[in-house]
Amino acid sequence: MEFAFPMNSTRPRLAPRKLPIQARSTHTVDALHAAAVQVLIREGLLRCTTTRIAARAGTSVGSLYQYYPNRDALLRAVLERHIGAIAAAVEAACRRHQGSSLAEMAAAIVRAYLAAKLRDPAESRALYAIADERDGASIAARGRERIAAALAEMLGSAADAQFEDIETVSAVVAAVLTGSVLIALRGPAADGLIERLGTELVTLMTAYLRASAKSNPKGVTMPETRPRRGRRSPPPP
Amino acid sequence: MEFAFPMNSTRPRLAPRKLPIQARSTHTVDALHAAAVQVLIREGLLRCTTTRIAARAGTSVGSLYQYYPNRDALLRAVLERHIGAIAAAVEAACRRHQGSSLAEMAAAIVRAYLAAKLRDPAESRALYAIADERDGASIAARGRERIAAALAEMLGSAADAQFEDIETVSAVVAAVLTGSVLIALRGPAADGLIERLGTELVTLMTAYLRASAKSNPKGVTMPETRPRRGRRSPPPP
Amino acid sequence: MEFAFPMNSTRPRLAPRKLPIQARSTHTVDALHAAAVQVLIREGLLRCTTTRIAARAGTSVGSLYQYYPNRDALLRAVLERHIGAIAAAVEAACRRHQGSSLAEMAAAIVRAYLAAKLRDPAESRALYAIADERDGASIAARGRERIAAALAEMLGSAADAQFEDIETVSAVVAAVLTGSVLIALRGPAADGLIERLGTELVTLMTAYLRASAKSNPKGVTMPETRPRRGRRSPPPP
Amino acid sequence: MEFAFPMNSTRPRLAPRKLPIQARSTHTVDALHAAAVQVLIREGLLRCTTTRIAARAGTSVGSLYQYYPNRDALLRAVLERHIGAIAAAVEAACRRHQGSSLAEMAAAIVRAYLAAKLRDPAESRALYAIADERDGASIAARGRERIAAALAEMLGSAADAQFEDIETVSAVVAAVLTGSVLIALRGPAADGLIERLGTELVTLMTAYLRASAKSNPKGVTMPETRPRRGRRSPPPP
DNA sequence: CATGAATGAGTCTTCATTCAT
DNA sequence: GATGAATGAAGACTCATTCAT
Repeated sequence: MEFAFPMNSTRPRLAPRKLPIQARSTHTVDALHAAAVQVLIREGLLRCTTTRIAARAGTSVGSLYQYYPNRDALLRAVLERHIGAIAAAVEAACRRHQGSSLAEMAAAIVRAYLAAKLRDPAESRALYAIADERDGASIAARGRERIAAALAEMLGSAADAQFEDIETVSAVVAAVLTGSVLIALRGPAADGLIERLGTELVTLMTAYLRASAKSNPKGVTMPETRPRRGRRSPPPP
Repeated sequence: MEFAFPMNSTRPRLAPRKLPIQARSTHTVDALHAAAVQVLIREGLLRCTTTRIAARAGTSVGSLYQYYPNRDALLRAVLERHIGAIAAAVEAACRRHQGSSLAEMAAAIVRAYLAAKLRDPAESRALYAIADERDGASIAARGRERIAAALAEMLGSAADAQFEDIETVSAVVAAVLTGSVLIALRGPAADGLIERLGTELVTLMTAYLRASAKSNPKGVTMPETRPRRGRRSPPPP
Repeated sequence: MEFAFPMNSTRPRLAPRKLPIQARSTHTVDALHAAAVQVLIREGLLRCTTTRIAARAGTSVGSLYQYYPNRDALLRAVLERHIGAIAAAVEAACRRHQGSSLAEMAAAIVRAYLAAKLRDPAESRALYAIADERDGASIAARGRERIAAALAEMLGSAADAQFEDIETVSAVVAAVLTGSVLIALRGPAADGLIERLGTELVTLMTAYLRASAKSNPKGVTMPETRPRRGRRSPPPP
Repeated sequence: MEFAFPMNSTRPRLAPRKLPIQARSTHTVDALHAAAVQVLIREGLLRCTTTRIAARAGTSVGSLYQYYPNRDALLRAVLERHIGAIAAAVEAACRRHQGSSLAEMAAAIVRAYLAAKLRDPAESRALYAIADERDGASIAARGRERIAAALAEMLGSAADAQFEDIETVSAVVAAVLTGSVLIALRGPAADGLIERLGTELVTLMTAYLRASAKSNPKGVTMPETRPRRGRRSPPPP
């Protein structure tokens, strides 16, 4: 990969011929990611071998090693991409809800996180396995830190509350959200916890945030107890 | 069990012949459990091999297979014992708090669960790895079901609340408790989430239970909104 | 085993006390033999382990090693007993048919061998597996030699024939009988070769013996050319 | 196969890319076959382990498993190749002797089978061991069926005989030929049965075929009763 | 004498990684 | 750059045999 364009500098703009290679690279990488996830789902972490991944991706082991120094690097990359996407989704939601009420915020992050995590439940479920490997935990932790940071900033802007220890509250919200969904996704699908979790977590988060809030800083009446699904309601004229 | 025949020496060659054998057996089994946990802690699930476990236990692979049909059976047994102990601790706490207030109940189960889980944090942390293996998840799920069932019974007896859907509330409490502690234990010890989690989870659970309660059944004024940071505040005069 | 009664001569008839031991010994040995055969049938040679044999025999490995120095010795003993029984049956038949006609002899030995071998077809089939082990072949060979020797003596007494090379003929008859039955027993039961083999081998052996006989020594007319399918027809008046 | 592209050098980078791979493959597979046979001969079935086979073949266990899913598959392949060759030899002989006399046919198949089986006596001897393993018997049976089928067709074309139950006769001939040679090869080389078996089996088969033939269909006088010891005797004047 | 737990060498098999083509 | 055959260390598991009880 490092020498893919040895002549690059000498022929600045003449060779779109080289682009396909670039494209192929990203294509291969994407294929490897997707393949890794599929193999992980179908075969489990132990049988998620380089050969199988390469085969499912339609390449060879050799090519896999062209892009990743070893198996764990690939798996780590897959996990990072997944967790990055989740974190980004939550960050976006947090940004969109700056200045909202606690209830709206609670609803927003629960919805955002669940939506991201349940886009492909099988994938999410399978990736938990990687998170147990040495470095997986730290990747997951990094993701949670991003979420907590975004939460902290959002909560700081709450229209109807102020917090003494916003860091702790954010970290707890992140841990509870993250952890309970993990439990629900990993557990036997039969108990249907995941479905009920959406509503319950909104209640739970709202209640927790309110309980943790210093006070109602602006004397605003709390609008609603059960924040509903739907975009933010427009500010009253 | 060892003293089933205290008069052993006077009756030289009778039934007790089998006892020393069982004593040896129990010893070996215990050693294997302990060794499995230690290897799991020190080396991780992947390097937690039969050879290493046997070596750390001071026996041979052969002996391991005398007591367990395969590696996974041993690990499962270790996990089962651990989770069984946790579940038992929570069940006991739930029994002790029949008829208490929601706030007391919340505090009780959080304390009980954390105490059990933090008795040996390294062990708890390490055992999460097993829960990812195929059958580990179901063992964990079974433990959570025991917890949820105990919670349901306790909550049904609450002095100051009634619930519409006690099953869901219990399941959610179990998932949140279980999941958030998992996250905290697994994450980098540096962030010290575990310490703060005790207090926060009490706030959170109290708030959630109140928010989920149908109504104040006996017209009792809810005593306090924020029982956090420090023990419960004295009852209002 | 050889010294079970070292004091035998000195205490001629006083100690039936020792008999139970003897009895138990033979009983255990018999049980081990039977168990070995059963395990061999049910599990195959590879899974025919000392532990399994002892278990099926209702004893312990330790006891097994009281009677046999190692696994192979037991297996060899089992094979020897089986082959000895077969050889004895054939020897008896040969003795019974001294002076008979070739046709009668042929029928007799085929019948005797098949009867012995098919008394317990599963056992016979299973024991072929042992015969492949180093020493098994020589045990089988010894059995065949006994058969060949008995045949030679019987053939030498034939009423209606004389042989130039009786050793060769006997050895060939033994090999053909032994070998074809082996093939039939080992092959897929579906083809039903075993059933037809009885009749055919009589024809075949009769024909071979006649073809190998030097001449009709006493001017006796050969009674029948095809003694097959059905019992021998009575001699024409 | 190696020379499928003799002009290889002129067309540098095309389809043949896969050929050298196959060449290597074939080489490895052949080496494994040969090694398996040698180890089987030298060490016996029990000590014929994957490691030893790979070592003798000059490769690694890994390579063995690249071509065979497990040890038994390799051994089965070896046995199949051997038995296939034998069967083919007999089939060819049968085809060559369509329309011959029974005596010629008998001589032909005995000669063909023995020649094939004795090309490498040690190999033949060793391979009998595989035939005892579960699937080995069915492979051997399949070989015998091919032989029996070829025999049936040949016998149907006999110039001097007709058969009532040609299937049975063929099956018996196959079993007797196969079985007696097995016995002779497996037995102690000392008794020299194999050498004499050639002549004897011709006598035996001829006698059996004649005895089994319905009648002399064309009124031809049976030329000779004893073609044994030495080549055929001169026709009677 | 009987028992059966302990032993550990030895089997099969898998898989990350390399490297010749 | 791509390929996939080769490698061999390492893992799970079995079993004959011993020996303390």
